[in-house]
Amino acid sequence: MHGLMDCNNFFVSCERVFNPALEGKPVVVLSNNDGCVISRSNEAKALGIPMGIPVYQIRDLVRQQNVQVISGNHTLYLDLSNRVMNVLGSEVERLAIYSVDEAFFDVPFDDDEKIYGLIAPIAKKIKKYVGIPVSIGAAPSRTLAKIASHIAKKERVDTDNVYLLTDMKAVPERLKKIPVGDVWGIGRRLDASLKEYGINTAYDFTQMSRTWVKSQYSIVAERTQQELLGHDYAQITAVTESKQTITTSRSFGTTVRDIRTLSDAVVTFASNCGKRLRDQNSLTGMVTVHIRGDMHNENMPFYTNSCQLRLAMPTCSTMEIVKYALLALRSIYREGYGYKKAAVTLSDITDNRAMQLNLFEPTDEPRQKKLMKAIDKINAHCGDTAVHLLAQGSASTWKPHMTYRPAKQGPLRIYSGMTRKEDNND
DNA sequence: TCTGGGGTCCTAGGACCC
DNA sequence: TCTGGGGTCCTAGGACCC
Repeated sequence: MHGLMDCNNFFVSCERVFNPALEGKPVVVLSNNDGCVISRSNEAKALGIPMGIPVYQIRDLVRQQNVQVISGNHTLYLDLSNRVMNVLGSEVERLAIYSVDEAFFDVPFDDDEKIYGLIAPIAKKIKKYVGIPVSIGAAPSRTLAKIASHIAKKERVDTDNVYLLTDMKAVPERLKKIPVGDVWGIGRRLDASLKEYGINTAYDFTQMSRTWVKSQYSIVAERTQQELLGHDYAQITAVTESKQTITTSRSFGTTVRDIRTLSDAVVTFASNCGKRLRDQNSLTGMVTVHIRGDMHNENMPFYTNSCQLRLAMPTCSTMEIVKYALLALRSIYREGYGYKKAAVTLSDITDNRAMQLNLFEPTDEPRQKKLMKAIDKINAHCGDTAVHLLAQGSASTWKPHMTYRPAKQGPLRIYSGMTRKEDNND
């Protein structure tokens, strides 16, 4: 059996951990640059605020209903995510972190009572120790476990936030109530196509012939269908510890025109990528830089381009990465256009240890590695940009808007085994 | 004024090889 | 006039996820 833990309204819940006054109120958290709504409290959902809506489109509603609007703080969310995963990881086997607020794990029983005995205390424990409310589902496949946790979130809020979808005789009745587009793995396109065939619910989908699904759509759709029928398709893949691509991209707070400011942003993004590359102990063989104008401004000519460069040698040195990123940027930058976004992506990522066997290449790698290690260490202690490349100047006009951060944003307090209410007495 | 960021997997098609 | 068949590898782009 598979278990799935899912944090409820995760970013909003994080904000509430540090500001309990937000409890019971409609709250939304915004994406970078204060663009879109990316997390909503139940109260905000009840007001009809959809996921992903640009915030300016709900300005009236925000004012009328006194919706609390907060600029996202992803460092904070990652920290709380780690704490949630630590608690969960101490209770279950084979934890597979799927996203910042979700994780699958092994449930080594078939018996409902035993399963319940395992997972119900976990939800309580996470709430108690970290302050984040979570929902947990269990089922024979991951796709069904997702549905189970979804039911837990919607229907069990005031009880225990846990739901089991283990009895395959009872599953079809459940699936009849679930729109096919809500199933994990069925996106907008597939949903629209299925509806044309009169397939509206998850149950309808399970009734189609397997070969038809595969030939009409794909092997992915077929797998999803089989998972809904209770067949477990979770690959026994070892949990991939390292990313295969690493991207840093941001929309700018203002329109950027000059290459100096653009370079500043690209150096910052490349440095960020380099840090994350070293954190997972990898090397990159390919650097891509992407720049784009403003799609939404009809008064300005639109230009977008990208350039991918293969490195002479795989590296984890920020200086090497920056060097190639700037080369790439210069090759695609065009004067006379306005830019709203840039991105740096590292790909062709390999394990650092494989590289160290290559003794015969004349390279500066060992020295650069030591330097990077030292810089990372200093930055870990003194703040992320205590030591940075000079090219990453002080030109900050590209930096995104962050209008809705609470004024008081002190350093993270360390919680160790206390409940949230006690913590927030100060 | 104003529309996020970071991933994975699959597939089709081209280059190349024998 | 006419131009194989089968395979691998790589890449770009689409669909999907949170």
